[in-house]
Amino acid sequence: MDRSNSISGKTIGRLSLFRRLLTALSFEGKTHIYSHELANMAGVTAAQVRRDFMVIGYSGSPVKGYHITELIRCVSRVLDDPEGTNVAIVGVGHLGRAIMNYFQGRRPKLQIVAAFDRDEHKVNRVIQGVRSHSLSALKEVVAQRRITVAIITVPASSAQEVAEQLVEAGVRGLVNFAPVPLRLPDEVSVEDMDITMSLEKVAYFSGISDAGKERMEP
Amino acid sequence: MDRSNSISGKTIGRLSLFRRLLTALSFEGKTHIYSHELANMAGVTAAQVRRDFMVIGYSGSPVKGYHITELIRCVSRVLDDPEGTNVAIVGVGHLGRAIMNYFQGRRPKLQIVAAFDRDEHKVNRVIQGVRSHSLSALKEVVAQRRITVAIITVPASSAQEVAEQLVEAGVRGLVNFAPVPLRLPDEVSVEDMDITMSLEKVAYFSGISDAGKERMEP
DNA sequence: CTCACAGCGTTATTTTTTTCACAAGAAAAC
DNA sequence: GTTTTCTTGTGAAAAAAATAACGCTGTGAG
Ligand SMILES: NC(=O)c1ccc[n+]([C@@H]2O[C@H](COP(=O)([O-])OP(=O)(O)OC[C@H]3O[C@@H](n4cnc5c(N)ncnc54)[C@H](O)[C@@H]3O)[C@@H](O)[C@H]2O)c1
Ligand SMILES: NC(=O)c1ccc[n+]([C@@H]2O[C@H](COP(=O)([O-])OP(=O)(O)OC[C@H]3O[C@@H](n4cnc5c(N)ncnc54)[C@H](O)[C@@H]3O)[C@@H](O)[C@H]2O)c1
Repeated sequence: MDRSNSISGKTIGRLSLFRRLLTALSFEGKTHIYSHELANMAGVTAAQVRRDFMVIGYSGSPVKGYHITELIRCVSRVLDDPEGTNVAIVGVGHLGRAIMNYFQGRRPKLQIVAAFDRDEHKVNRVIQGVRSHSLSALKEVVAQRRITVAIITVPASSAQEVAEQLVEAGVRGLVNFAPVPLRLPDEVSVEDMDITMSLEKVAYFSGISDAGKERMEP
Repeated sequence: MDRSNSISGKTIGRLSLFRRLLTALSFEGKTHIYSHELANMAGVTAAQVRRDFMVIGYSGSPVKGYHITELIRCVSRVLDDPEGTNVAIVGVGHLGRAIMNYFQGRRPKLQIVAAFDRDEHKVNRVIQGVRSHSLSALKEVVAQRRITVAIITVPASSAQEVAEQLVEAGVRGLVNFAPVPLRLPDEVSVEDMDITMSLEKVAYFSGISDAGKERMEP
């Protein structure tokens, strides 16, 4: 089971989503769910749901469907490091603070435990329960707090440099909000959150959907 | 050429990235580039770069490579609506303001022209040059400013409702920051920016990276 | 001049991801 | 007791995406 190797990124992403939906259902008192119900909620097909659960080795009952709390436990065994994962955030600007504000306490096994900024005015403060440090303390704090994942919210011009420092300090995964592709060793996994790209994508697809149509009412 | 239909979302996303990289190169005075150089910068393969440009019908020269400014123009002809695309943002909270602050003036053809919030304290103000309106004005303003794309930065509990109002008002594309999947008509294109999911993905892969091999983004 | 290169465009191949389709099993209906 | 009707799990098929392969074409070294 924890002999879990080679699950695709796509599947991991969906499992994360499924777990969130299942947790909400569990709160509402629901105990079982069918693949097509969950599929409908998540916006995917039922076959995909069944396949994803097959990948992690969870079986439901053809008569009752999936047992929600068991399923959550099973997904969590795949997604979560049992020790928990400590996360750092670098760049305590507008976006960095918004993320800290949003994220804290959301996932019990995934906690932001340190923030870093180059600006001396922003260090040695506690924001959302997270202490901010000077960049010069990065290596030490990352090691001390056993930080393995980091969120980058510095300006694009500093992102590569910051990423390298983080990797050098031992970080193995990054969520990058700066609009630049990071060049890092293959064993570091990076997820880019590029709002300009996303906007251009939806602008493109929203534009071609009414290729022949004209404008509606002014 | 403008008979451009059926370009995959993956390709559109890369084109957006390529354009950004090319624009930066152009500023530095570079005039030509080879596929493998751009590939290297973008973190993809050279074959992919050539393929993407083939899809949009741009040809380079085997001797000089691609002509950067021509290429930018060609990509822009695909990505940009010549009239420009007007964007709204709904939810003027921490994240909404961070995005306005970041995005304004970044893409000439893609402009945030209105903000909306339910909180009366946040309406009728001008933030980053963008006027914020009451939600009740949504339909009217969307029509008046010909807004076709919107960014959703309201709490998860309101996201579905807000999305429906936007679609009802005529919006065709959404970038959704709320951590809930939106259920909307197929012709509306939605891009989700889910930081919890991204963090769980990199946490997962950073955890198994020592054990086995796994590639993240295909 | 000739030849070896280097890089493009495109076709072919491989790999990855999604969807289809159906056996099997159990409740419910009759 | 039999049939009907739901599921799940999963092999097979299809679709989508990425990669490799190769012919073509100027270039520049010798
Ligand atoms: N993907 C998105 O949705 C999105 C949205 C907004 C902004 N962004 C990006 O996020 C980044 C931050 O945006 P913001 O609006 O918070 O900017 P900001 O200017 O408010 O904050 C940047 C912070 O980084 C700090 N910083 C600068 N250089 C640093 C370094 N080398 N090391 C450590 N800290 C450093 C600054 O002191 C500042 O506190 C930018 O790259 C921006 O492009 C992305
Ligand atoms: N993807 C990410 O990286 C990320 C990061 C942080 C937050 N988020 C999400 O973004 C959303 C906003 O986060 P935030 O930190 O800015 O929260 P916030 O509370 O600071 O802001 C929310 C804003 O939405 C307004 N609002 C509430 N209900 C509304 C409605 N029905 N119509 C219009 N406006 C309404 C509120 O008045 C407030 O101004 C949340 O859903 C959060 O989950 C996503």
